[in-house]
Amino acid sequence: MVSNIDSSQLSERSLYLFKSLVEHFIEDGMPVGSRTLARDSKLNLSPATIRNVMADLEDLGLLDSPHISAGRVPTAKGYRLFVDSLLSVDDLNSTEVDKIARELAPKDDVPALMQRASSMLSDITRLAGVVMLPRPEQSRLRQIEFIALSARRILVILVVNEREVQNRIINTARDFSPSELRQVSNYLNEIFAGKELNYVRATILDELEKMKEQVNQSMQAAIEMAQTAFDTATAAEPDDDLLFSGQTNLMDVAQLADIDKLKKLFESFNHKRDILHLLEQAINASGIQIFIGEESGYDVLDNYSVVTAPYEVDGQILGVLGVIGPTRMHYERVIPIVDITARMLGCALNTKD
Amino acid sequence: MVSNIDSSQLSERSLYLFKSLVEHFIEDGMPVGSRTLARDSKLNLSPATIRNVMADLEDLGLLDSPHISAGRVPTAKGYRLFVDSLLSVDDLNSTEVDKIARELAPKDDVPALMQRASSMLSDITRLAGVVMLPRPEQSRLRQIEFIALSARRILVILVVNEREVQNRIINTARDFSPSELRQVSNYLNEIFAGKELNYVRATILDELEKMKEQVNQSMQAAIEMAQTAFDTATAAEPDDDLLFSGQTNLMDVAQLADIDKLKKLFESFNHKRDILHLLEQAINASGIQIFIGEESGYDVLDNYSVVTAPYEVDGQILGVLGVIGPTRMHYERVIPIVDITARMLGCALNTKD
DNA sequence: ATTTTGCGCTCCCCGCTGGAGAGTGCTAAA
DNA sequence: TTTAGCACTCTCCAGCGGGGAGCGCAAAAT
Repeated sequence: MVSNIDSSQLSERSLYLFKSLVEHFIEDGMPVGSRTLARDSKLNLSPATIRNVMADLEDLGLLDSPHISAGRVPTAKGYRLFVDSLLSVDDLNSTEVDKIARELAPKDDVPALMQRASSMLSDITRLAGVVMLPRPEQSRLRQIEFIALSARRILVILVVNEREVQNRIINTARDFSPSELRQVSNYLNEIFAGKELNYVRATILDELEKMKEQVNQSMQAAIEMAQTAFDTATAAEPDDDLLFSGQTNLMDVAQLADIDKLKKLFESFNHKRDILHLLEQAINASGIQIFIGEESGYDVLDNYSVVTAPYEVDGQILGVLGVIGPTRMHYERVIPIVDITARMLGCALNTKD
Repeated sequence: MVSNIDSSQLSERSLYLFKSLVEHFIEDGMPVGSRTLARDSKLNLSPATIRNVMADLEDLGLLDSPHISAGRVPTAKGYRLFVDSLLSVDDLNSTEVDKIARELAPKDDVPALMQRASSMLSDITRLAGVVMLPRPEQSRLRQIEFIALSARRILVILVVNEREVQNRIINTARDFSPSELRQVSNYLNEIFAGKELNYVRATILDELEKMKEQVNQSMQAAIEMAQTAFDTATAAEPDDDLLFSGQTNLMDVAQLADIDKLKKLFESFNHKRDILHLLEQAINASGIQIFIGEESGYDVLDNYSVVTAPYEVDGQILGVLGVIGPTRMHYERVIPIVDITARMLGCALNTKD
């Protein structure tokens, strides 16, 4: 990327005018001319002076004009300067905070919670919301139980990460008695509780080898059976890890010509790949992250921005959530909403009484 | 609805011309004039004659003209006549049949299969696909188990209908010992196994009353606890029973003015309610069902048609699938695709052991 | 040195006009 | 019953011109 502009490189006045211009443009989406800016800014300057300033800002690559006799429009670089140095973030209305808190009360299971987080983001911002599910790499086995459904059909229950429950039904080669099943689950709980699922899956065979002589043969068969349960269990569907909502909000302002672009964006929501990569970039940089337009490297996002924040429990980052909208979104409102939602989601996931 | 037109009420020639007109309009979406129709139809008629015929057809409510000097366009009633009596359905290309068969090979679990059916429908037709999941009306409780996760947190496991497993975590007012939990589950399994979930939920309180003196007090508390499990459990998520895909396909032809309508349609995909009701109508009428435009009673579907077919196993209808697209879709292609997909989905569900 | 005024210029937008094209309905002739 | 002829309606588009917004530049003002 070409050199970004540092706010110290510009005069107070230029920055002020630039900021007003961006705010103005965000407000009504039309190129802003010197006249309007002269009228609306408190500085008593003539349009001509402002024109000079604007010409400078254009030279710096912060502004652009659609054609020679239109007003100016912020470039991606301009937005970058704006959000990094100029933006004054709103305080959130307390009723909104309440609403978020209420929606994210940890009343039910994790997927539903995530879904609510996503749709809440889109509801409040009137843009598209996205939530990356907690990465299953960090899935720690808490407890495993077996329930006999019938001869040779066994229900395996994995409790993962305190709240999450996975079920698998497996068919076995021979019958297992309830006491056998209890033995196996006791044994597995003892050695694997607290371990990562992937680790369990990888080492369960080794363990089996190690204790070949220690336990009786029926146990061995049982543990082999348990292994198949882990094999299927850990294969968590890897395309179900992004939850979008409110995509239709993006159709509101869509210019007629934009519809093609919007279609491409929607398709990228479906394939998930691009957006997923983008969010993965955000997972490490803690705190609010803002991707502006094509700057992100994904040209489906041309003219769209993504505001993200990671959510964490005990300082451990679990995933990322955020909002997707036109570059000219109200960052000063969106940013605190994304921020607080991430925090509250972390809290909701934390309360593991 | 106003009287539909029976094909016997019209002359051979009128029908032929009407059919060509509809086909023509479906092909390129522009009002069809007498001139074009005269040129393209094999009958050697002058435009004037055709104009007379068209005027008659308009009087019958089969055609409409956008303005006085444009060609004619089929009305909903016109499409109805077209699909009911005039349509000659394509034979499916065998490579397409193969593709469908391959995609719907019963290689994995039911939800994934349904998802594939939906996206396949949208891929092949280049329209939006929708699949209604099998309705769980007959939810019979098979087995209930409790697992203590920690003091005062209990995992409730409901096995329903042989294959389906539901989990709920509930927080309890006091501790329960493993043996207490086992007692409760034994008791509940004894009296409720094989009963419908709704029945269980409705009568569990009565049962509790009945045996107040028979069992000790700790049991009572335990059963009260179990009741809350049923309350949440039976509230099976009723919004997760439609799978859409390929919505973006509908953005292809979208006229500029249509974008607002399209947004409403997309929103109805999200709320699911309307579409769900529509598909429920189709569940009883066995065989292909076609809803045309606002005729369906849902005005979000104005200018859109829905082609549905129920899928069944052993003569038992499990659900409905279909395709949503503009009224001017290629019915002769879409219908056999929907038809065969429904059949093959039935097969795939059948061969699951 | 900075700001303002004044001026000429560019470009978009909008409304008007007029002609071409498509299509219709009607009537009279075949 | 069909066709030919004709007047009429309506859309679409291109061209034109004025008004307006906005710009840059240069000279004057502060």
